[in-house]
Amino acid sequence: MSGGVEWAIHCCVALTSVRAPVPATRLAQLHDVSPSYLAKQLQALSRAGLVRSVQGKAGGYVLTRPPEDITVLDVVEAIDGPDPAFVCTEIRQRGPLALPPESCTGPCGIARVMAEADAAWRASLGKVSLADLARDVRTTHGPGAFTGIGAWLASSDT
Amino acid sequence: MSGGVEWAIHCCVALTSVRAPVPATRLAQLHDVSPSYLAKQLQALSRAGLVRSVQGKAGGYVLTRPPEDITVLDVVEAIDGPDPAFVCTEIRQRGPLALPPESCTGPCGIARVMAEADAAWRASLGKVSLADLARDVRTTHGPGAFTGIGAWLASSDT
DNA sequence: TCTAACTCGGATACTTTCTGTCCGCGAATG
DNA sequence: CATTCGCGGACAGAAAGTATCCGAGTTAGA
Repeated sequence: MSGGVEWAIHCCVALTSVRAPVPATRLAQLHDVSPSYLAKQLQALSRAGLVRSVQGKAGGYVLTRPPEDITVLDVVEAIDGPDPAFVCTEIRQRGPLALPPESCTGPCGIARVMAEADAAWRASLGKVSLADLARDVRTTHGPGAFTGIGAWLASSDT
Repeated sequence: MSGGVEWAIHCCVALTSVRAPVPATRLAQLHDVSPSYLAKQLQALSRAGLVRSVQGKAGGYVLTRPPEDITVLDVVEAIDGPDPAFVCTEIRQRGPLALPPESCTGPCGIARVMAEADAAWRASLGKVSLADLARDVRTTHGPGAFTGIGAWLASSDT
């Protein structure tokens, strides 16, 4: 899985604490990561419709939907793409003992198993929303930690 | 996911139909894939202990365990490695608002969600054995298709 | 209205992983 | 004991992932 997924999720959780646009540069220095590369991930989130980009002097990124309506799966698919990890190349129809096409109407057993595992993985990620993650931060590190992030993003401190 | 996983699983299912060693070259021409590259995958299976390599003139690969005791997860982990796809880099402990280490005893919420999804994925793959896949081939394409593979592997036909 | 500063967005190099290939070592057979 | 065959790890090429830069567009303020 792409490493930028972690950055993107952290940014989305951070965006939960504010309603004003936050520039990519500021999110980068909050997490101490490469601003240029983080910008690319945020562009992917924008293309997927999870965040809305606001240009101009006071521009930045804002969540398009309430945190309860954005799941971790949404973010992962926005960054890594919606395609499943496993792709069946129909090996059964190749080689000297290739099976006839009329015998291969549905996907092969291996592809079915992989698809089922992929569905279970996606279902697990789809159960958790950004609101759940934000709540977890509050209960684990105290309410002050979360509101502090929102205040810092809105301010101009270093 | 590595594309060679598909080849490896097909080979393991094919090995279910025989008890004598099968050379990598023969498995390659059965599936019409690169012999050199398939050899690499089989070496990984050998290191993982799923197959046993027999050298010499009548050498090849054999399954070390009965097909019921080898799951799809075993093969996937042998090829792609046992490490989970997501790795937490502890972003929460970086940047100007870094959380203190004493507040970060357990894994963060994001890592937990990812680990849970990964566990669900592995659990789904662990439920299916090579025997199940072989049975599926028999019921889908008829018993003759499967025994035909075993006969072809044992023979020297092209 | 005009200027100016700040933002995103896509096009551009570099690194790591994955894919594919090769030849040498060891073992079993006759 | 020589020969033949197959495995094993070491060697290039391709693809994806990682990191970066500068230009287009927009908004805020003078």
